[in-house]
Amino acid sequence: MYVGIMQNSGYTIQIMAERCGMTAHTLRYYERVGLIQPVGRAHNGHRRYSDADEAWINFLHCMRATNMPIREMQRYAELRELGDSTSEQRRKILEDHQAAIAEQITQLQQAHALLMHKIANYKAIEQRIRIDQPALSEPEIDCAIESVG
Amino acid sequence: MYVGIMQNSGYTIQIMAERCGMTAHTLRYYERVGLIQPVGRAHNGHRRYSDADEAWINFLHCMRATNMPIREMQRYAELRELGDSTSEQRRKILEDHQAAIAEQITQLQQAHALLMHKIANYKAIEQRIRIDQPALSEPEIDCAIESVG
DNA sequence: GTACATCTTTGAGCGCGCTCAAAGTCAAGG
DNA sequence: CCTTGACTTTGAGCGCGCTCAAAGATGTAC
Repeated sequence: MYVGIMQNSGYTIQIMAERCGMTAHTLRYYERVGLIQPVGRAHNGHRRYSDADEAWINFLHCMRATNMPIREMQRYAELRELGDSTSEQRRKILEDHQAAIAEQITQLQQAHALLMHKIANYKAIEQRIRIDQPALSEPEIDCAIESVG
Repeated sequence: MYVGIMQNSGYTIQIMAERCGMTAHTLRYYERVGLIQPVGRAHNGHRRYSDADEAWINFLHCMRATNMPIREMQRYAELRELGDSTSEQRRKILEDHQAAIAEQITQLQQAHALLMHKIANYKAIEQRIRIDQPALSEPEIDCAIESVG
């Protein structure tokens, strides 16, 4: 039996899922694993999400979308429950993740540049085929990052 | 019994794994699922990787590192085996992946900016704690991407 | 000769992050 | 009253990408 706050106002789980770009399944899962604190309920036991919940869920979504592991998000969520005294630990988590993001961006940018080259190479090959000189086509260049950077 | 080319020169699987920043397990797995064509063997049946293999493996590594699914890499590898006539299809795959990379970069950059704000906010909270005015501390801001712009 | 390292194969197992199935509750509509 | 639909819970299942275990072959060192 649920003994928390009863509130018939707020977003339903479906609405919340749509607003945050995730599924109701995922919202329940996040609550189960402690990423979201037990949320308010309507008189019939159905979840009702507040705007504060939405802000937090959007934050979670943003962290997941940038490949923060669930475990680390759990750690962060736990610290958050403990209040301001955990500020430094939480900040460290965010700083670490920010660094991880920076690395990811670097990787992606290198790959993006590599693809520019390969795509240009394909266009050249197609052009050669188009003017009917297949005998002149070179072997494909499978250049890796280091041959680009 | 293997009946391919016997070559005692080339890189061993361990060396290749180190050079490409992956494990020998993964190299065998990639060969099993068709991402890598059957590679040369020494007289004792051990794999021997060539420089051309290395270039291709580095490319695979780069695509995986930027979240191209194995399935799509398989599709690309198959087309590659079919020669120049598949150039356009392969180019499309690369262009699609390049677009996916661009989207990822955007997401990551937004998250990076969001973390800048949140980290600054944490520093402010810590500063307030340090000068012993905990009563003035505001509730944490869990601002999401949209509140960052 | 015999240990040891390094490789081989095949199939199974695992960690992650959902995703779904089953069975049940409740409120509204016809 | 009965159906419909949106929700609830719990536990199981799944897709992905490895990762490993087991059993065996081979080459080198002592």
